[in-house]
Amino acid sequence: MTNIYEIAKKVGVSHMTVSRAFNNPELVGKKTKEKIFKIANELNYRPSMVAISMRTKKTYYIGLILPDIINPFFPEIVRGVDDFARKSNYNVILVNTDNDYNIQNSSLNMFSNRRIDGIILSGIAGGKKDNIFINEIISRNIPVVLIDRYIPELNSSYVITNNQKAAYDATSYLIKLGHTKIGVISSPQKIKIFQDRLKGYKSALINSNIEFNEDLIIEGEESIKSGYITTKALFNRSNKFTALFSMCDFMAFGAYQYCRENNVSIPDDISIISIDDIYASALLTPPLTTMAQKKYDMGYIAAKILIDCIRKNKIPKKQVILEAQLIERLSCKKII
Amino acid sequence: MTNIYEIAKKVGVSHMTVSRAFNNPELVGKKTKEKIFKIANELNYRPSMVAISMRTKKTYYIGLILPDIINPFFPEIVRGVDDFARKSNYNVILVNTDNDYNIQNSSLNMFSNRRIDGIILSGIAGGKKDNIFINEIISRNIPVVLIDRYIPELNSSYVITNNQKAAYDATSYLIKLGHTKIGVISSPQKIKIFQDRLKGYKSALINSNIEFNEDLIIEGEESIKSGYITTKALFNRSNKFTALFSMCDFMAFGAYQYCRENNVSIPDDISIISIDDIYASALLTPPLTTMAQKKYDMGYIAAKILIDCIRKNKIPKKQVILEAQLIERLSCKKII
DNA sequence: GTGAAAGCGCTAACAT
DNA sequence: ATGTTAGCGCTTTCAC
Repeated sequence: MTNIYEIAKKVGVSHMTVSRAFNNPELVGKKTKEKIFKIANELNYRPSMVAISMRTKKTYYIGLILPDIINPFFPEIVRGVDDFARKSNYNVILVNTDNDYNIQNSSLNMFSNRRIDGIILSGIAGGKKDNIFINEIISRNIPVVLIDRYIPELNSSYVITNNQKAAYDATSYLIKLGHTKIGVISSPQKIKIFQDRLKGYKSALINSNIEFNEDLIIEGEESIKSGYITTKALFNRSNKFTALFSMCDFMAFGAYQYCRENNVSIPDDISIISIDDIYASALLTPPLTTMAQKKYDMGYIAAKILIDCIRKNKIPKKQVILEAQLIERLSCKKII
Repeated sequence: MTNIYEIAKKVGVSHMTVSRAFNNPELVGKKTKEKIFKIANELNYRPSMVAISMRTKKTYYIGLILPDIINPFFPEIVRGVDDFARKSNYNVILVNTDNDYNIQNSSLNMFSNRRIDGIILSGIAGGKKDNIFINEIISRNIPVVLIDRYIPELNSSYVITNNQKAAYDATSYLIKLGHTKIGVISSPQKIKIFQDRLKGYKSALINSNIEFNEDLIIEGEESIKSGYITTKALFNRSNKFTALFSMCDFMAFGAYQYCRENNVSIPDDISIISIDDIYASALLTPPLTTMAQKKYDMGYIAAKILIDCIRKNKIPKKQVILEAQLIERLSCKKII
């Protein structure tokens, strides 16, 4: 591959003039510049980012760690990150950890070796291991922005949804439709954002003087299958409910599946609301009413914060909270 | 960040001994080696991939170009690529082109600058621009493997589904259920793989002595919206059909939407079969019967072919065709 | 089993 | 407006 020395030789200048022609064109004579560009073009010159990185200690790479690219929540985040990064001449190295801590940890070493400029980390499982992992990143002086999930004590950067408000709005919507017995299929409560969602649910009840009933809550995982199982378990309890608040669309899908199999009509027998709005939600029968998270924006903003900080050479400490938006479809019904 | 010189100084050897300890440990004395590893560990040494790339001309990066990461067809491919790449110590740089040729072209220049070792290219729109693009990659001596789409004349590597067979099997399945009037909502016929699918449809008809009727075919795009529009248009034609063959799940989703809005019952009034099997297909009411493509395998195999060739320093020329598999759900019904 | 020298392709710093 | 020198952190080659 041709380099600046080759061009320099052909044009009859030093390699520095060639370098300047590309990086500080105002310092190079017009005629020389033209010659250089012409020859560079002929030789198909491509400046080596590897050499530039070597010299400048900047790679213009950011690492993006995701737990599960198959979950349709994440591809939109990827797009947001990728769009802003590309605009800013950065590139994204994607790692799909499959919720495996070994992969996550080894990806950090890989990122260190590759001297990437910063990390966007999404989808923490909850628990001490996450704190250790994030602290390890920070102790290596790698700028990092968390996305979707956060850990308040760590005081790092993050971009998340206003989860409490989203759950509050979802629950209030059901209450407005006349529901007072509202079941909850909950995502893991060890994860902070799901605690926030439960808080939002409770405060909506309090706000309408509805008594909180522990028996209406059941906890599972963020999967379709778990949505199915928890819904079934909730129905098998003695308590009655007219509506269901699902903490994520995937679990709501499982609830749909249970209802279909057991001839429970949505929304005639039961209203369902959720949080996420992944694209399949609109395709269900009936289309799912849900609180839409701004997934693309999350990725875009996280990339913006990260790259801004990289450029200013400082540790990111910005915390952004995005509002979810009610998408009314057909899964909820007014009752008397 | 610490480098081999620092370690060498602390241990009291030359930097070359340190380098060897990591790369050719059998050439280094046991005691020396132990000391080196101990110090390296203490200093948190991370070998610079940038410097290694500089010297060896290998970056251990592969570029993955996708048209649309939001389309759930692609995340599974990403996982396949990423899994094999990680195992082989390669990393994936993802570019989401959004079907924009400008982004695609500039990503190629970026890949050249970054001296990536190879490219996996997916989702060609069809038309001359693709040939130009692929030829440009080849002329730059960058190993490339196509995925999902291919261009026969180019004789490059690819991993695709046996599209003709998949369409043949889907159509034959409908015929076996008693259908003879089978409408087709087709993806763009300028794209080779969709031509193949149409061929498969026709040959299944021929095989059962059913007359081919041009009026039962309608062409659209690969989107939910287009599935809706084409289905509507097909119903508005005078011809009658009892079953619908959709060339991709996204279009089938649009067909579902049209049927729901117009009280056409699936599968009682019309049977629908498709090709893809993206995860939402199982969630629809009724769950969609479709020919599952091996998406993960596609990515995995493409990465394998590419990395094998990179290692052997030769241009990939392997062509892999994967069989699709019928997933029987509830969208098709036997008729008299 | 270990070391010295050169060089990968650039840019920063200084010189003219 | 242009050139010279050194060095980023490694590996390759040759030497002992």
